Amino acid sequence: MPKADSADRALERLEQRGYRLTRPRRAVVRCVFETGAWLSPEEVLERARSWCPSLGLVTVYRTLSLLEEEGLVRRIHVEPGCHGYAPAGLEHGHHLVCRSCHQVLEFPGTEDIHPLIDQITRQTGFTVEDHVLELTGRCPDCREPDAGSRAQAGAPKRRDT
Amino acid sequence: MPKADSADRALERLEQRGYRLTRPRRAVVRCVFETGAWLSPEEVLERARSWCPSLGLVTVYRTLSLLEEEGLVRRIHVEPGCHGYAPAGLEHGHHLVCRSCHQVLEFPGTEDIHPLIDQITRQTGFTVEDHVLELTGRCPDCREPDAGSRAQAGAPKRRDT
DNA sequence: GTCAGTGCAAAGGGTTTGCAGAAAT
DNA sequence: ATTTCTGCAAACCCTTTGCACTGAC
Repeated sequence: MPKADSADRALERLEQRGYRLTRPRRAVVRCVFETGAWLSPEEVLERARSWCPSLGLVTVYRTLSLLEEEGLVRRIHVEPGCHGYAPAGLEHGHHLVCRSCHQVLEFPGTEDIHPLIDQITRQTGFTVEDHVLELTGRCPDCREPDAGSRAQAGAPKRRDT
Repeated sequence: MPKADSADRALERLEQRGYRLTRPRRAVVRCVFETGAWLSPEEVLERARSWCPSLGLVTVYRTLSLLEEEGLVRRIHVEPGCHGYAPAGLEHGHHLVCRSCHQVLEFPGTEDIHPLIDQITRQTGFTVEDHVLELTGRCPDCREPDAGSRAQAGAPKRRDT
C-alpha cells in the first residue's frame, strides 16, 4: 500500500485547488495519510510536530477541516469524544475500525446495504438519502492476546478500550 | 404505538434498579419517550421543563447518561454537534433519522447486514464486534414540500438542515 | 511584494464536577 | 432520618475566532 503516494496525491490536489503547500499542511497531510489509523486532532498535532515543530493545534484543526472539505479526509464517529479523522479513499466507503489500535479500513460496498435500504424504504416510506455504516472490532494483529508488542514505524497507535 | 407506555416501562425499570423516581427523572423520561425524534440535551431541557420547571441542564445530562447506561436510551451520532438521544427499544436497532423533523425510527435487522459482515471478516481478517448503521433521509411527512405545516402535540420538532 | 496561511491568546459552546440544600424512600 | 438526587456555580474539555506576523508564490 503506497501510503506516501496518497499523501502526495492529496498535496497535489490541494495545490491544484489553489491552496499553498506550506510546511504545516504538508506535515498534517503526511501524518494523516501515513497512518492506517484514525487520529484525533491532538494526535495529529503530536505526530505532525516531528515534521513541523512550530505547528499549533489551531492549524491542525484548520487543515483537517480543509482536507475534509476537499474530501481528502473523512471524519468518523468514535467513542468516546466523537471525532476522529481518517484518510478518505473511496467515494462513500464504510469504515472498519479496530477497537484496539485504531486502524481504519475503508471499504466500498454501498451496494451491499442497498437491498436493506430498499426494504426499509418500502416498509417505512422514508426516503433514505444517506447512511453511515461503521464496523468496530479487532484487526488481525490485535486479535492475538500479545498484540501490540511489536511496534512498527507508522504502526497504528494503541489505545485499548 | 404506546409511547406513554414505554415511558412508564422505563420508569419502572429505573425503580427496579433501585433508582429514585424523582420529578426531574420522570420529566426527562417522559419527554424522551413521548417524542419520536431524537433530542439534544438542550432540547430535552426545554421540553422537560413543562413537567418540571425547576429542572436544570445538569440533571438532564445526568439523567440521560443514566438512561443510556441502563440501555433505555440510545445516543446517536448526528451532525452537526454530534450527540442526540433517542429512546432505545430493540436490542440492537439501527436508526432511521429524518433530516427534517428529526424523527427517529428504530428497526431491527442486525441479520440484514450479517452477510456483509461475514464477507468483510473473510476478506480482511477483522473480527467485527459491533456496528453502527444510521440511515438519514426524509420521513413520509417531510417529503412533501409543505411538510411541517401541521403541528401535532408531541410531533417531532422541525429543524430543517 | 502580496496575500494566504500561521500561531498565539482569548472567546465560545458543550459537558462534567463540587458542594450545600431538597426530596424520595 | 437517611441517603440519593438536584441545582447552582465553576471548572474543564474541545473547537473556533481575532489579530498581527510569517512565509509561499
